[in-house]
Amino acid sequence: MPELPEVETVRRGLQPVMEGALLVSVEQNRADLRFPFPERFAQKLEGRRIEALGRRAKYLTIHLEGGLCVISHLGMSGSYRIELDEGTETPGAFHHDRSRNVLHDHLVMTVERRDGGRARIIYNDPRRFGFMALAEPGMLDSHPMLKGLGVEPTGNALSGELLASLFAGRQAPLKAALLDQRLIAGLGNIYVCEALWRAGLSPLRKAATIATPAGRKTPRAEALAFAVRDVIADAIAAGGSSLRDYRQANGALGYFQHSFSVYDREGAPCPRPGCGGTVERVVQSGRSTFFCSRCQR
DNA sequence: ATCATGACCTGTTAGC
DNA sequence: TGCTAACAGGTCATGA
Repeated sequence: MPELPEVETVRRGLQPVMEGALLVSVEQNRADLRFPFPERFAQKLEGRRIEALGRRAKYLTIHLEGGLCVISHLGMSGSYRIELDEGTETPGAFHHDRSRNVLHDHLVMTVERRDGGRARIIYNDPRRFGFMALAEPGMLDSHPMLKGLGVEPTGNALSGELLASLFAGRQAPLKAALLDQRLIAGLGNIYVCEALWRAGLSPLRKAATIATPAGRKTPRAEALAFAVRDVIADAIAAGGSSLRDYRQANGALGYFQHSFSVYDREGAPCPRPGCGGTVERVVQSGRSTFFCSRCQR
């Protein structure tokens, strides 16, 4: 489900409720998601204060007092929601979101904030492709889930030069190279399709062809680096994309899906002014690619 | 090493 | 209306 912009939106939504709050109780409703929960996961969390919420690529990181860190990946269908204690009138009663299938509420964290208010942070994941792990103090960056990740596609780190050096010599299609989390970490199917359209590059082109043989930048590499950063920034600003059941932690819908140029728009006219092409769908490494073969070369 | 494919799991939707 | 097949935001293990 969520790519980097959605995870970042989740992080920002949870932050005001979780940061500085005490984990009063943690209820784990099954032994595993995609992988087993860590040993004594709930017990290790209970009684700890949450210092900060972070994000690395598509991973959410919950930093606890003492240095222990929860690593959470949302897979395809994972989501968090917040149920606030109504407080004074009906203590212990939580606002309930009926749009969710409670069957798939796999983890419920009850927190107490410094003002005394309580909230429940609920992780729901029908397909259970998500997972959670724990990193001991100081071991976050070297954790097996995070250590192999490539550069964040936000900010200036992702330059044309870097992209060219990463893709030089690669025979895989540009689409596959952009999805490779060891090179760039955080892009998924939607934003790769959108970035390639913005850059005017074909997803079918070999990755190596945006670099010189020596791995130096080309105008294509520059355009692609810009397009990736740009589409990610736009998507974060829009609160991510809401397809099917994705929502922000506060229940609001993201709205970047209204800005899709090609993703899930097979048969629609290419939105590039003057192009006149039609959005096509092809399958690459088992996944749908949407693009315009007229203006993406 | 690099690349493509199938597997993991449930829910929704398109098509007959 | 009801059934079935295809498809879905991701990653990992496998085999060529």
